[in-house]
Amino acid sequence: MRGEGNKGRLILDAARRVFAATGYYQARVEDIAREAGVGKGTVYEYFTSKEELYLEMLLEVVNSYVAGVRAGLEHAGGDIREKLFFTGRHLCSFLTEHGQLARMVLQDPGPINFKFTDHLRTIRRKMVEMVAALLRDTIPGSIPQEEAEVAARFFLAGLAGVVYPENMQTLAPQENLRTAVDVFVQGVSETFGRERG
Amino acid sequence: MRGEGNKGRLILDAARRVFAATGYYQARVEDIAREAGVGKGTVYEYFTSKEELYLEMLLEVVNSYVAGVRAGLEHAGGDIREKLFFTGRHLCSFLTEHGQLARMVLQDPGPINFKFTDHLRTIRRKMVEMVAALLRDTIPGSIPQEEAEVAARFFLAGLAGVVYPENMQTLAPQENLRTAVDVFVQGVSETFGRERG
Amino acid sequence: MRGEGNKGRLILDAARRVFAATGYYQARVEDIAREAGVGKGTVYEYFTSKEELYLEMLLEVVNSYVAGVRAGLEHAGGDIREKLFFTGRHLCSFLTEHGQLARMVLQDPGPINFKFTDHLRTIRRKMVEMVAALLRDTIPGSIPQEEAEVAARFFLAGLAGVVYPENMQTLAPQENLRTAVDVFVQGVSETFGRERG
Amino acid sequence: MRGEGNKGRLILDAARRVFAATGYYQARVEDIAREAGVGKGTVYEYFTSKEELYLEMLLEVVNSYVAGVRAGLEHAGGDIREKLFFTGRHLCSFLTEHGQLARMVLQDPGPINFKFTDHLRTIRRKMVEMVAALLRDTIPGSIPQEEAEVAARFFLAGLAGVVYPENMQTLAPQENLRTAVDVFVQGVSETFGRERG
DNA sequence: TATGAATGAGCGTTCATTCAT
DNA sequence: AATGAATGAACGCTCATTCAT
Repeated sequence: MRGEGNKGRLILDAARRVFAATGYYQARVEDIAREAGVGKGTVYEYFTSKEELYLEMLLEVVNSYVAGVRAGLEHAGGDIREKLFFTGRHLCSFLTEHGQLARMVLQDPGPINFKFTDHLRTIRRKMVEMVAALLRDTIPGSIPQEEAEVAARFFLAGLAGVVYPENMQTLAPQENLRTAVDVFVQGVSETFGRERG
Repeated sequence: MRGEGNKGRLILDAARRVFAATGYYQARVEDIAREAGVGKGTVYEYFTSKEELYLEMLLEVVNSYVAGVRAGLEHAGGDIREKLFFTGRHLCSFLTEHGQLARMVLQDPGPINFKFTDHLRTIRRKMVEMVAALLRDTIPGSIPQEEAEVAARFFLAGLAGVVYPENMQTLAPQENLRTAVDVFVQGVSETFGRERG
Repeated sequence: MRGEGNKGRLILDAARRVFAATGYYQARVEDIAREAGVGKGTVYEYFTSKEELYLEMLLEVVNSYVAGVRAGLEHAGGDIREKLFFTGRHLCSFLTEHGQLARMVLQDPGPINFKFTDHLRTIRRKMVEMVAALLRDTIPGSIPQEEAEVAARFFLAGLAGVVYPENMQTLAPQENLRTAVDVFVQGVSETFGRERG
Repeated sequence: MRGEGNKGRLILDAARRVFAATGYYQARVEDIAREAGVGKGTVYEYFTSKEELYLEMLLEVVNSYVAGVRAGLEHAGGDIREKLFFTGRHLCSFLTEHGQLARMVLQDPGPINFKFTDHLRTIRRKMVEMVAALLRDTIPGSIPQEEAEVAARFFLAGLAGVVYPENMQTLAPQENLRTAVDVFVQGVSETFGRERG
């Protein structure tokens, strides 16, 4: 993005909505421009290409995701259950808000985003480490680093399955989250909190 | 697909490889034809459109996924750990083999596949029910149906996070799987196997 | 056409129906083959190309048209009115039967048929001459050759306007024909049958 | 057509020339664009499809035809011969200018133009009525409406046969026209101007 | 001889990008 | 800076023609 003017902001927001609604290839630059209320050419004043616009937009989304997870994990005064629950809460609203885009962030972004893959990998790894650290710091007993990371991956990916919008019809998402967090924390505690057989 | 002749098979296989490598929109019909070793027009002798080819290919992939999960869950003579472990093994090789496509199956297929969404939803639900039934039948204590399903979702989605190829550099995938299954089974047992606080 | 076997006949007939129904470009060789009850490749055993098939078919149609007009004009025992009336009757059924094709014959065949244009021109000229001869032989008074030909052209083209299927809703075509022939014969008689002012 | 800007005009004119020269199916959109001196994509800025472009172009041609016929029939101060003569003059230059297209207008447009058929039918009917009215208003004696229309059809179609460019080598077109109009007017006068036998 | 599976040239259309205003 | 008219590369699909059987 060239400047941080008002127009650039409008375009990024419009891009997020349009890309989220239809995916990268279905979205036309003209649609985004119209959604932003600017001319088609203006998009190219702020971004060098459709791809760059997409990547910049995705970066913002990813950053907001990371910030949310971090906020959840650092949720002041909570025990581990509370922290993980808040993390899930964030994930839930993130999925609700960003739909299609969220999938790209949580999983691989697909081949569209080769240039983004490394960054996403880094992001995911950082979050895994955060959760792993939480587990090792909080759960009684000593959890090997690698196994803590496996558990963290399991948790973060599992959360997405639980809070997926399509799954939230029978139970309130809160209830789903409580259950998942309980199972996970219990499981980690039991598995690593005592001598393992 | 028109017939089950040799060419149709070649084209489907080529389509799987090309779509997996580049995604739906990037894949050109001509690429698929070349990969299959046939002419461009031949593709249209067997499939009415690029979209139909894609959907038909995806259906095969989904079916192989379901068959593998089912085989894992019914793994003869194993206890629940063993069954879930084998399920994870299948998932692991599935992800390794089908790359990009696997994501579409495991998560939402995105807007390309609107026509497929319902089928995928059904598939995922069926698998959740299978895992939930296994939990209720195997874990001592009584687990409410809805919570069993939440746990099942958590497990299936979590597995994918653990066995993702990109995550399999430090630990052997087998080890990752063992850990995740242990955590999960312990967690469910502890959470539902006794009075819940 | 290579031989005069049964298949060749079937294909020509099918070609006439299909071309008449949809026009040259819309007709697919496969449609014609199916209509003829033969394989697609067989068409190419009898005709070297779609275009050749079309031209041979059109030649047949043109010949039958010419034969009909000639038969009408030579209608034994009739006076000029009767002869022209029978000519019109033939034209009428020709238009009804061959629809789209008839237009190509009566008017220019268009650029599709460059190779045919000369032949069609010859055909039309021949018919003009036949009618012109009839006029000069039958109408009292002396009609200059060139003006007889103009009148003949006027008559042949005018007929088509009168017997066009779309125009045959109010009056029986017979009545239309009678009127047109009357007007024409009266006109020629009056114009050329006496001293012209 | 989107606007009435310069480019749209250029494209329509180019389309008329190219379609007239080669017919609908042979004409490539790229040819039309080149003929108009614009890029291929520009055509689609002004017309939604090749078909729409064709139809819009044809509409213009038809309108100019109708206007010319009307002008001829209303030719101030002329008697009926003069009016019909001027109508023929217009038809003649129309055929000369628009070649292949003219045929589509004068006769059925063929299956390409299904959507246009109704409009063309209406146009032709309107012109038949105009000529029929002229006959009934001008020729002494009472001509039944239906027979006046038949005569009008005969005249309009016959004219085309007379003024066809290919026929204009021996006699000056003017002469042809005079002859045809004379024959026709004499014919109608004699046939309807007195008691009919 | 007869067939239809296989082919690829050809074309209509889309849309990211450019550039004159 | 802002615009949108103009552009043409790219691609899905059709169908006349070929050829192995």
